[in-house]
Amino acid sequence: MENHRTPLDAAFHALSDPTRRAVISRLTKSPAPVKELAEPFDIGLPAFLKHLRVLEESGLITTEKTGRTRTCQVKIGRLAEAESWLSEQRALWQARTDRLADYVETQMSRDNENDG
Amino acid sequence: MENHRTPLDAAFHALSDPTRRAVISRLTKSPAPVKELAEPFDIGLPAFLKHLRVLEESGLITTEKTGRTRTCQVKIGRLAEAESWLSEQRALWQARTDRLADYVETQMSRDNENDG
DNA sequence: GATTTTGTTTGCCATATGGTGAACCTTTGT
DNA sequence: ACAAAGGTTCACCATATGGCAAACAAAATC
Repeated sequence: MENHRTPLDAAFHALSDPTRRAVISRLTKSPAPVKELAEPFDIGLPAFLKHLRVLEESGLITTEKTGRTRTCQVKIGRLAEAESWLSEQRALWQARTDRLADYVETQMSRDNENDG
Repeated sequence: MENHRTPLDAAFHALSDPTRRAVISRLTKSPAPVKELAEPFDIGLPAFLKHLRVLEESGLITTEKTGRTRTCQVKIGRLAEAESWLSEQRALWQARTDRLADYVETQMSRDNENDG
């Protein structure tokens, strides 16, 4: 498997697959065993387990085996980190956009003064 | 290249690479030409252009060529979509966690009544 | 104790990813 | 006209990804 350098790399990579996003979506509602999670998807268990491992290694879920069933649940921290990164980027973009709007407005005022 | 089914697939995939996230981070501050964007990274231009194309095809940036230089800028919509998905998931998780806390609290009240 | 259920491991495969160097094309500067 | 700057395309390579089928384990059920 790929050597994902940072947690964000791994998290975004994990989220880039629709099957894995669907699993996360399902798990936000309640923890669930592997079989139930795999049921909606038209792939074999081995392939599905790979997805689960990607999710677990990315820190987006935790799993625990009791008896013969493995129960999975969302680990919200990693999800929040990804969200934070995005919101930070949007904030930076917004700040610049606002400054730009200010500048344009200032220029328009000056134009009006020069008109008068 | 991979056939990314949905915009979210493409966006998260694009964000899973540190080079590409760094480019986004840089571009939130202001638009920039390819050469300037590529400068901090220790890879060849061809490799860097591949990253840019991934970003552009994911809808996270737009690029426009004027003369011999290509200028890139963030397209905030796609970033916001990814953020929304994450925030939605966190909200669902939170809702369940709150219900759970309520339930536990209710049970504790009942226990106290039975004690009295 | 035999059978089902629920995972797990192992090989295997086709395709995608992320990098390289070399050649090439426009546009801009001298 | 020529050279340099800024991208772009091409052929190529190693590794990762996402899937499969088959064999295997361990727990729960009959």
